Amino acid sequence: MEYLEMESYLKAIGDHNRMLILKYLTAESLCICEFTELMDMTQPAISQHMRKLKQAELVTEEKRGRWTIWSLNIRHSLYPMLIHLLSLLPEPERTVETLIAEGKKVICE
Amino acid sequence: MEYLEMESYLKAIGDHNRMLILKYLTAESLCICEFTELMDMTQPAISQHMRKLKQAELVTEEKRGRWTIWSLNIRHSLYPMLIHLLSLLPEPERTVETLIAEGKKVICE
DNA sequence: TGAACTTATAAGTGAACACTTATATAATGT
DNA sequence: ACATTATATAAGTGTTCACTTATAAGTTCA
Repeated sequence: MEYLEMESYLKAIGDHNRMLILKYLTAESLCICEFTELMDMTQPAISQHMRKLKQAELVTEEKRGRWTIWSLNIRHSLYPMLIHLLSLLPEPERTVETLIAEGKKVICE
Repeated sequence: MEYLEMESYLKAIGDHNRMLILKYLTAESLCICEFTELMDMTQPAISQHMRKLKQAELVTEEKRGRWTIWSLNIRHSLYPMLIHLLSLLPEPERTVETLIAEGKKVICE
């Protein structure tokens, strides 16, 4: 891997909000509107973070109806390292279970 | 490890010139003036990169006479991951052997 | 068709970044 | 003391970054 490619990769991960997004994605795939509920961020902010993560090939997207469902790109060569790195971070306060309890979990179909 | 701490760490690594500095340091400790010979960067630029790396506790410094000798901080909890990450990067074109051949290797004593 | 909903994009803003040149600080050797 | 050497810091600059608000684009369903 070249230096500039590694730089792009590390810069994509190296933001606390994107790390939190990635942490959520280790548990399950989610859509933008769920992130906005989980993370106290505006929808455009989330969208722009997803674009960054996508450009670095850290995540993949799947359009389903009006939703875009985001997943970790398990095919990336540095995926195992990413998982290890994320395992060192604490679980977020708001979880997908919180969403379910509040009736805000979206079934995208 | 907290999210903001991980962010500082990744941001410190996430620059191609600092990755090159770290790559050099995996082989041996070096002083600023050697980096300026190896890397086609000005001395203040190198100094400022070292300060960043030091703040993130990726490197340690040892003053010896007029030189400051920099080393990887092998005590950092993420040191093994750093080594793995750097192992994925190609060896630099200019090496310490090049310096020796040119008579520019400094013996700091 | 049109309203509601989800997401993406555009434009603007203040802060951080990676450099530059100039200068200060500190140790060495004559 | 003075010149040389090695490094650190200061100030300035153009670029990138992470947001904001506003709006556009696309889907669903009445």
